[in-house]
Amino acid sequence: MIIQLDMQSDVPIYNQLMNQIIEGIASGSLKPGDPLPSVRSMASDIGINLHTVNKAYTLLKQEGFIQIHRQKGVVIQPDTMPGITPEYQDKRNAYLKPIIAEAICRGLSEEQLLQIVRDMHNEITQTGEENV
Amino acid sequence: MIIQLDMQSDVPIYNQLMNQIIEGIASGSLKPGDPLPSVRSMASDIGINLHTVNKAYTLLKQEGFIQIHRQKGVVIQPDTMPGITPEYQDKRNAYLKPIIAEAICRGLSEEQLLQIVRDMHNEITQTGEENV
Amino acid sequence: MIIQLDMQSDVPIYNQLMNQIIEGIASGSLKPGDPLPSVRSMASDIGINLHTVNKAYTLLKQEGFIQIHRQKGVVIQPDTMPGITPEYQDKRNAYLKPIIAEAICRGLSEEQLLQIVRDMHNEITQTGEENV
Amino acid sequence: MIIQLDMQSDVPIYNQLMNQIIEGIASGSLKPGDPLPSVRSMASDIGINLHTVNKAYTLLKQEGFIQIHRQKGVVIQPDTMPGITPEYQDKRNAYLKPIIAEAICRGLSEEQLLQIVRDMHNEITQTGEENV
DNA sequence: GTGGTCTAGACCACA
DNA sequence: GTGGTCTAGACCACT
Repeated sequence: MIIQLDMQSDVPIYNQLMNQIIEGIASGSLKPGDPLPSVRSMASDIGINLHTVNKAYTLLKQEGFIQIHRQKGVVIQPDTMPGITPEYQDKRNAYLKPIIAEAICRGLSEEQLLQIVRDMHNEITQTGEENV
Repeated sequence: MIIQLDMQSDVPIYNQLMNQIIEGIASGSLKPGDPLPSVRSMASDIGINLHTVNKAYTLLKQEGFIQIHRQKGVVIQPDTMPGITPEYQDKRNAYLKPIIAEAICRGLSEEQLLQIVRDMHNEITQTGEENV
Repeated sequence: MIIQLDMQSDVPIYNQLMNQIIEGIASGSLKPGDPLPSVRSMASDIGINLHTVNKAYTLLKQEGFIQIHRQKGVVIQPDTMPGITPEYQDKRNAYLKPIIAEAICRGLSEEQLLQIVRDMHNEITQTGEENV
Repeated sequence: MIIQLDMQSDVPIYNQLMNQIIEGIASGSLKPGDPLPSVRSMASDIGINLHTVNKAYTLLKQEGFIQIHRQKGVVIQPDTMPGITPEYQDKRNAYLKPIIAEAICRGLSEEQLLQIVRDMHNEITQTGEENV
């Protein structure tokens, strides 16, 4: 699991880290039950403060993507991944809408847009298969 | 053009305002050449700070969605809308990837995901037709 | 709103602060829409670090008891307070069970236990009436 | 006596273990004079660290719920159970108050709250009768 | 001036 | 050694 952070991005580091881990799960390179590095080792691995890692882990735990075991470490949610909650749908649509709107403005057709989504979907799911 | 802002959202107000205007253009309720309220009147209309509106307008101008004329006021880009630039593609993909990854984690199939995009695309483009 | 913290308690400070605010709401001394001190002023008022206050506020926001407006400050949830969610019920029962079990062990009758709850309920709700 | 631990809970393991034993006493499934497994066997039974069990036992002994004899092992307090001490009352009220306050905030009436306590009281005392 | 983020260092409870 | 908490100081975006 290689974490790539953009320190110049306007997206907070803890948020980027969360996204990378979620992508890892989506791609299959992180499987349910897999251990994650401790906050300290993850922090030193990617060169950021341990509190930033801690924040990312805590939020991922709150959303149900990982489990934090007391003094044992962190693992990818081994039971059921979080499902399609109304809050998730609201959040997802709120983030998706501006993207689609801008795409329309810039002249992308519906089919082009769908193709981009298809490509990115395949890119994510196929990334993991290499690691299997 | 009705602007809906969520003051509690973590999305900055100026960003929400930009998105609303872009959605207006995408839906067709704002057409090329259409005038936009002045910074001052927009600010008082929706009850936010003048500088916030100014920031939104300036950024929209930078991206090429609107034109700001000193005397004539603000109008939707009457000439060619901004196209598919590499910067746009990078930004779009950067925002799209985490959304798709999380959708996969939560068990959405590729087809369900595409359907959501289709629905939202139709929602945006049809919203405008009512206003024609 | 007077905040009383026990720095010696095993209950984390941010947790005590959350509880005090929730009690304030329950008693009616904090009403929906009422403003709360900024993280900085609350922190200096009660002599703790602003990050600790921030943590309490953030968690209260996540649970829906308060709203954090961007750059405007913090107010008690003016709309609908959080309701009876399954997660709340689980958490409440998990905390309540050991208390009731120990009470039984120590020889409290069911009626005595209920009376304690009644008394405490009245104590909380009447505290606020003085402040009306 | 079946011990159920939640390794992901924020409640320390030794605390959960204490609570389970107290609930066992409250329900009657553990009676005064009944033997408890040794620290060693309890630890291996429920798959936790020996020191964790030791800590739970020591605290239970301090509070007077069990007796620890060097040779004879561990037994539920055969003489008088700990009573209603001022320290107990303070601790109980400190834990009870936030629960009741939150219940009020979430719209539970006093009667609903009392009913929850009644139900839980019956749940605990009736659980034991099955084991008699 | 407000909250949000990041860094840093320290202590503690837990296992 | 692990995560949890608290403190402290700094910078930034937003309004």
